Amino acid sequence: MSLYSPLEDRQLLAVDCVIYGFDNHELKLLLIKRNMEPGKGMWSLMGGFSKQNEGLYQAAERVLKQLTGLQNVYLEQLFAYGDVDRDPGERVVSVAYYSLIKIEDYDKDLVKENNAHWRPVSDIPDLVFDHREMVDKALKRLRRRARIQPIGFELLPEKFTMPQLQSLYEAIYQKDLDKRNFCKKIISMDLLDKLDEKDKSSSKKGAFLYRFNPEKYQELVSKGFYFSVDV
Amino acid sequence: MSLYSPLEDRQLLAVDCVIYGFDNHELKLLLIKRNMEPGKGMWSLMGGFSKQNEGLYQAAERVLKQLTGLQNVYLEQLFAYGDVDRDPGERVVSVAYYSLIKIEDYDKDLVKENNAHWRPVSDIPDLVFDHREMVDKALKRLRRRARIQPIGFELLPEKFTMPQLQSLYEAIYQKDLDKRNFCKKIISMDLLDKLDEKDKSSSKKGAFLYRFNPEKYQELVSKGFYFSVDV
DNA sequence: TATTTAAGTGTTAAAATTACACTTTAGTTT
DNA sequence: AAACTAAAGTGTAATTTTAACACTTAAATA
Repeated sequence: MSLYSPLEDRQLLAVDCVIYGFDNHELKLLLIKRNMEPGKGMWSLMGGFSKQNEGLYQAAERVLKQLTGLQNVYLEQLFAYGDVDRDPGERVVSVAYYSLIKIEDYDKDLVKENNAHWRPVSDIPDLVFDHREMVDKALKRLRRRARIQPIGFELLPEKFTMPQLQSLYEAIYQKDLDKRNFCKKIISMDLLDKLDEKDKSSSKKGAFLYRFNPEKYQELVSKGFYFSVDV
Repeated sequence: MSLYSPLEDRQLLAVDCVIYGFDNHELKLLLIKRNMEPGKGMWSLMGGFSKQNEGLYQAAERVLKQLTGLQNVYLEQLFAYGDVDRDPGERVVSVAYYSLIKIEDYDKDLVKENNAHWRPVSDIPDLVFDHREMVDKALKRLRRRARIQPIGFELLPEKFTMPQLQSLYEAIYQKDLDKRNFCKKIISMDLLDKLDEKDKSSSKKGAFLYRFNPEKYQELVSKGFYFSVDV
């Protein structure tokens, strides 16, 4: 028996995931073309109901894994959407999360099964319910976060080049950056290990590969360091 | 009948409010000394259950009004807390909100009825459940927001002096600020109307009163202006 | 009228940000 | 093998922003 409140106050709780990827040119979202009601045929975020015996964050992890096969990736709560009529089916409160994944890593079969597709953030189709609001808020959040926390690396492969990193920031902020200033700033923070390898996929000369060093970052943070990229 | 999911997936949803006030010296929170179970005798945030026919934000507004009598004040969603065992009574997901109120305005009788008290943020007692987490996150959020959005004014009377405003920022960031630099920066943003009145309550000379001008702010924002205070 | 107390005000030095263009590398073409 | 191409890599100077700092003013009170 409940300590609290009658059955009629109990509500359906869902989680929805805004999933970001970066293909070296554009920032993209993984969206579902729904083949179930409500909103059949429309685009939506991947979502699912939150279970009684599972934390909200765990529910988001489960939903993310269901679609991408990925675990232990960047996943952060965005906002709880609780307007009475947000879902035309019935009252559902949805907690949105956003995730940053390495676009090479996801499970192609699962994505196909779920009828999901990568869509550039600059060209998001109409979405069901209030999912467009979620997407807009997620983009604002990413833009706020990415300049003050080293989360951009979550969208890049383990090893990446300076031009790749710059192009990621340019994609996030839709703004051209000066490569000298950008590189200077990034290098000066001393968070990256420069490798002896080059990536030659995008130029004859090749570009040196770098790797984000989380230990260095933690070390610096404990000394009062604040990550910051000028955009 | 439900389109969706069985009854056993329905959950209790609550809202909790972190309520800030500023008494010209300290930043304070309005906390409840609970006289009901669970956690009877302990301190907690003011909260309540979210109803089926009421949006989350409306639930937070209702709870805030229940305790303070106030409506149409600054109220923003903080975070949804959804760990399975966060409430020892039973599974309850709680969406925390934080509010900034003018400390003169609240309804003293309601506060007394609810057994609530103002406590300085520098001296928060032990709190029930995960309310301490909520409080900590709220303070971080306030600190992040107050330097980039003109929300400090929500904690001050309609008319306030420059020293009052400075003292508010000093209370939020627990840091002494240089009054010349502070004043210069605030004035330079051109968001305040300087009145011909002085407040003499804290000095013989008296200090000029100012008023935040939201229209000016909106006007500037539409031209690409970003509020910012150095702390 | 002398004293007290908080309000009010400007300048200079340091640091951070922005603007800007040529050289290097190595594969490809002639 | 020499010339060409295309992206990577690199430094300096000007500007803007931030930080540091101390005396004068106003008005009530003694």
